[in-house]
Amino acid sequence: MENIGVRQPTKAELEILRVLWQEGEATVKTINTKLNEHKRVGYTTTLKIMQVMTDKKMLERKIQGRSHLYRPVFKKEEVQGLLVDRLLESAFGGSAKNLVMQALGNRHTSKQELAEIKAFLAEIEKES
Amino acid sequence: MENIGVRQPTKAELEILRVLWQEGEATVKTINTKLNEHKRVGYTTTLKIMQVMTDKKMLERKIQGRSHLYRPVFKKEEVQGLLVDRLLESAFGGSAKNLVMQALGNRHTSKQELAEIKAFLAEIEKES
DNA sequence: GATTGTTTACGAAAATCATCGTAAAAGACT
DNA sequence: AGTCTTTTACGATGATTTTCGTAAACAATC
Repeated sequence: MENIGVRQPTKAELEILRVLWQEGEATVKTINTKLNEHKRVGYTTTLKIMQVMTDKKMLERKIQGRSHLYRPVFKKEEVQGLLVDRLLESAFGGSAKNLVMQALGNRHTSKQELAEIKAFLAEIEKES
Repeated sequence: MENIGVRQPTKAELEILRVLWQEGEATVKTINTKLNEHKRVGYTTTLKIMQVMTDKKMLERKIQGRSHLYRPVFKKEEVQGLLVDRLLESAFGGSAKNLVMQALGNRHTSKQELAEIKAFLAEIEKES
């Protein structure tokens, strides 16, 4: 379809993206160190995935000294939106309502968050 | 590696599950015919995936005449819940609020649906 | 009982993903 | 120059997913 634009990241790619969204830009070493706070993964594994992501145009890089500085091409919200769209189509028959109910129904959500969601709903209703 | 409980279905598996959730139970032929309304896929391809799903305990089957009648082991809501959980953890840092806002923000949602979501929110708030 | 049509069984190929070993490049340090 | 360390490049391997060709089982019909 629209090959120009966001591509669906794999699980490992998404983990790298999450670090990059937080850091803005980073070296392989930084990313790999962060990833290893949660799970063991080899340096060259992280490097390889980031090289693949660069080939896929999900990341860009520039040379800094003798290492590369990577940064994400797409904003967090763009990718999240894509992932939600995919889930919506593939598992919820396109019904945002059902997805929202699943998301809220099966886990605890704080009063604070519920209030923010209500406010957001009010926003949407105003617009339409 | 044994599976206790619900397992994450692949893309192709999910398509089959969606038909089965609708039909209750069905033969390979029925499923394959349904799938081919939307995309071309060979009969033995569908059969193979369903056999794999049966090995994974995602489907059960019984013999009917000389064909097999398949049915899903897990309810739609269970699997949807799992998928939402995975997405929540992998892409939204566990924040249901962010996921909900993505789901509602980037697409049109009917007044009807918004009203139902509001009602659902009220339910949740009452419970807590 | 031979042929035909439908269905399941088996296995293999192709594609994608994840992981890592090894080599090469390059700067830093004697 | 030679050695050490850090980093990237390349290629291989294994796992999983998706797809399908071919064969076997079996019932219905000629």
